[in-house]
Amino acid sequence: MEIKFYPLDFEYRLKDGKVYMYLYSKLGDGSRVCVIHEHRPFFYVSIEGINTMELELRLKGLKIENRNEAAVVVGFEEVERELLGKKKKLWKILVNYPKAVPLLAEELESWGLECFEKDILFVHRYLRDVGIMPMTLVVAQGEFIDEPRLRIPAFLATDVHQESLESVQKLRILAVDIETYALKKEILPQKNPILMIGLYGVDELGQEFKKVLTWKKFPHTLEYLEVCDSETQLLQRFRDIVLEYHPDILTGYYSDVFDLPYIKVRAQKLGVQLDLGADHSELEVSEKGVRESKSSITSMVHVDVFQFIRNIFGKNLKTGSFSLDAVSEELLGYKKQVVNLDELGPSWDSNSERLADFCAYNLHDAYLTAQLCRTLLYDMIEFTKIVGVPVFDVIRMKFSRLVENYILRRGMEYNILAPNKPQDAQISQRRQESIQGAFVFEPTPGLYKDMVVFDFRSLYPTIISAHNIGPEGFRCDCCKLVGKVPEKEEYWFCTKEKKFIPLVLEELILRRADVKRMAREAQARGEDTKIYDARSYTIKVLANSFYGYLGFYGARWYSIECAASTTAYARNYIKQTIEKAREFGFEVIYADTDSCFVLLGDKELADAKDFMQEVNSHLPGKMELEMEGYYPRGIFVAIKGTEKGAKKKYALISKEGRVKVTGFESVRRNWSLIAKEVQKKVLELVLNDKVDDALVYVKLVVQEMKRGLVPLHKLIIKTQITRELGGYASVGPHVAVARRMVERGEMVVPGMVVEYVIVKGPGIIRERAKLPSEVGEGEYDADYYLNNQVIPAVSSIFLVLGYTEDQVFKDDSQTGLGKFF
DNA sequence: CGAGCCCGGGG
DNA sequence: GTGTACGGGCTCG
Repeated sequence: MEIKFYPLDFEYRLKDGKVYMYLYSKLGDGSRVCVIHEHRPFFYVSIEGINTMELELRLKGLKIENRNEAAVVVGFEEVERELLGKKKKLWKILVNYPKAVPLLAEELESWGLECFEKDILFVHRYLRDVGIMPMTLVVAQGEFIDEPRLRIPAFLATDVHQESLESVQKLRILAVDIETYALKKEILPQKNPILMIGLYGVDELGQEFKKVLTWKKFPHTLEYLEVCDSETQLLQRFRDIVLEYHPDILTGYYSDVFDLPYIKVRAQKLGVQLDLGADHSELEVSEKGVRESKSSITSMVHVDVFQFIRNIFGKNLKTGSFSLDAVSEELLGYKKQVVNLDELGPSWDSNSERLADFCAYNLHDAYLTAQLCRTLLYDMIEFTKIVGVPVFDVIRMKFSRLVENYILRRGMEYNILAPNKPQDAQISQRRQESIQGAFVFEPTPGLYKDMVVFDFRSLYPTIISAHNIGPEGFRCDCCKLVGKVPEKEEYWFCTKEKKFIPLVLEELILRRADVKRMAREAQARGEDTKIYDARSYTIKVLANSFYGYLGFYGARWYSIECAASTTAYARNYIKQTIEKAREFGFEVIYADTDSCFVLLGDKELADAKDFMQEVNSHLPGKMELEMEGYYPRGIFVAIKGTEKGAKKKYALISKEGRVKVTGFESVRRNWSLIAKEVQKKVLELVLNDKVDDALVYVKLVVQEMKRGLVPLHKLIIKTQITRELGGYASVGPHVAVARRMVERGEMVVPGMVVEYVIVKGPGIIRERAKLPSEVGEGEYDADYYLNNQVIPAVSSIFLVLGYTEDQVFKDDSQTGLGKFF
C-alpha cells in the first residue's frame, strides 16, 4: 500500500546488519506515523592510477574491529563524478553501518588512497540520496508493521520519494518555559529546584492550551495553575502532559542551553524518567563545550527560537539584543510581563501569596515563545525546503553551513562530488589568507541635507553569477584573455560555460525574482503574502552568504581567489557609480560596499532616477542599482578610534520624521547600571532628535559622577566565576574579589556571579575592585567609571552626531549646538 | 602587545 | 554522532 506524509524528525537504527531510517512523520489527517526505510551508508574512493584488482582484494579482506560491530565493506560500484570541474573515476564503497564510514575511510587513506564524502551526517546523506525534503509531502510504498517499541504506528517502506513540495500546514506546537530558584542570580541546576513550568500550546485547529505547574500551595484564582506536591511530582506531570499533548514541535527560548538541560538535570537528580520520544527515548542533551548544547527529543522537533534568531533571523531585526523581551516586542508587539525576579526566591521561601504574579509571568513567557515560533515557522520551513536538511538542524546552523548544505543538495542534480572539508593544517593556513574587502568612501562626520541613497540589489550574488565566479571556472584554459577580473591581471573566469557554483546561485536569484512576482500577484488578489515573503527572505540571505562562504576557511568549496574577485568587481562597480554620479553633477558624500549616498543639491528626484537608469543600462546579468530612499537629513558615524566610515553604522531621518539608527552593540552584564542607563537615555533622546537634551543630560551625569553622587548600586559590575578559583591563569578583578570573599568565609562556586565596584587609589584595577559592602558612598573611582563605562557606552552615539568625546564629556567645553542650525 | 577570559541567551 | 561556535572587548602579564 501507499501512504503520504510529512516527515518532521529523523534518526537511524541498526537491525540485522542493515541500516534503517526512521522518519517520524505527520499524516494529512494530523495523526502520526513512523516510516521505516532501509538505506546503505557509503563513501567514495578515487581509483585513478590505482590497481583496482588489488584494491578489490584488499577491500574484501578489510575488517576493522569496533566496540559493537566490526566495520566492513559490503559492496562497491564504479561511478564517475565531477570534482571542481574535473571528471573523476571513483568507487562508491558501500559499508555496513554509518559509523563504519569514517573508520574505513581512514584506513583507506592510510593506504594512500583519496576518499570523499566520508563525513556527511547519515540523516543528511539519506535525505539527499532519496531526494526528499523534510516538512513536505512525501510518498512511500510498503506495509504497516508491528513495532512495539514505538508509541505511534510504524510503516515499513520499500520505496520513498517526494510527492510534492507542499509544506505541512497544521502542526501542534507546545512552548515550555521554566522558573527556577535563584538567589544572587546564580543558575545552578545541581542545587536549585525548578519552581514552575509554564506550558502554552497551540494545536492544529488553533485551539490554545495553558498550564502552569508549581509545587507550592498558596491562595490563587488562576484557572491554568496546577499545584503539585513536590518538584518530583511536577516533573512527572510535565512528562505526562507532554506525552498527552504529543506536540509536533516543542519550543522554548534558549531552551537548548537552559530550560531543557535544567529539566534533565533535575529529573536525573530526582529519579524522574523523561521518556518523551515516540520510541520511549529520553530527552537528550548533547554538550558541545562548556556553554553550548543541543537538546532533542526523538520524534518531535525541538525548536529553540533563540537559535534561529541568533543564527539566521537576527540579521533581519532592528534590535541589537536577542532577549525574549526585545525580540517579542519587535516581532509580536508585546513585551514580557514585568516582575522582579530577584523576589522569586524570597517569595517562594516566605511570601507565597505573591507567587501568582510569577505564575502569570511564567505562562506569558511560554505564550510569547509559542507565538514567536508560529511567526517564524514559515521561515524555518522555507529554509528547510531550500537547504534540504531537518528543521532541527537548519535553525542551529550558521550561514556557511546553510550554504554548504544547499550546495551539497544541488550537487546531486549535477553529479557533483563534494570536495573534502579542510584539515587542521589547511584551516590554519586558510586563516592566514586575507583579501581586500569592500570599497568605502569615507564620510566627513556631520549632518547632511536632502540625501538620496542608492543600493546595488544583492551586489555580491549578482556579481558572482554575472561573472561566473566559482572554483570550477577559475583560470580556465579557454578564456585567458576574456574574463579578466578588475585589478587582478592574473585572475579570470570562464565565459563560455556557466559553472556549478555560479549556476546554483543564479538559480536562487531567479527563484527569488519568481517568488517576488508571485507575492505581488497574491497581494493583488488580496491574499496573504507571508509565505512568499518568507521564501523571498530565505533566498536572499542564502544568496548573500555565498560570497562569505567562498572565503570561509572551513568551506568545502573554499576559494579565496573567488572571494577576492567578487570584492574586486564590487569595488570596481561602486567606484564607477561614484564617478558617474559626479558626472551627473551630484556630490557623493558616502559609499560603502554596495551603497552610494549623494546630495540632491539643486537637482530633483527625477534627475536621480535618470542617473540610476543610466547606470543600469551598462550593468551585466542580474545586476541592478536601486534607489533605496530619499532622506531630508542624515548623519554618519566613524569606526571607533579611526576616521573611516563604519559599515552600516549611521542615522537617517525619514521624511515622516522617523529616526533609524543602525549598528549599536548590545549592553552587557559586566557593564554598570550607570553605563546602561546613560546609553539608553542618550539613545532615546538622540533618536527623538533632542540632541541638546542628550548633551545636557550627559554633562549632568559627568558632574554627578565626579562629585561622588552616583549611588553605589548603579556602579556595581557583575562578572561570572566560571571555574574553580585556583584554575585561573590570569587574575581579573572578579577573581580577586571572589578570592577575598572566600577568605571572608563566603561560598564561591563556579557559575556564581560576583559583584564589585572599582574604587579610587593606587594600583591596577583588580587591586581596586571591592565588594559593594566594602565601599563607602563617594569612594568609587569616578575616572574609571567615566573612561571605562560611561564614555564607551555613549561615545559612538555622539560621534554619529559629529561630536568628539571631549566636546561631550569635558565640563568646560562648549556644547557646540550651533552646528545643528 | 599577545594571551587569557568573559560576553551572548536563560532565573 | 559520517559531530565539536565565534567574534569582540577588556584586563593582565
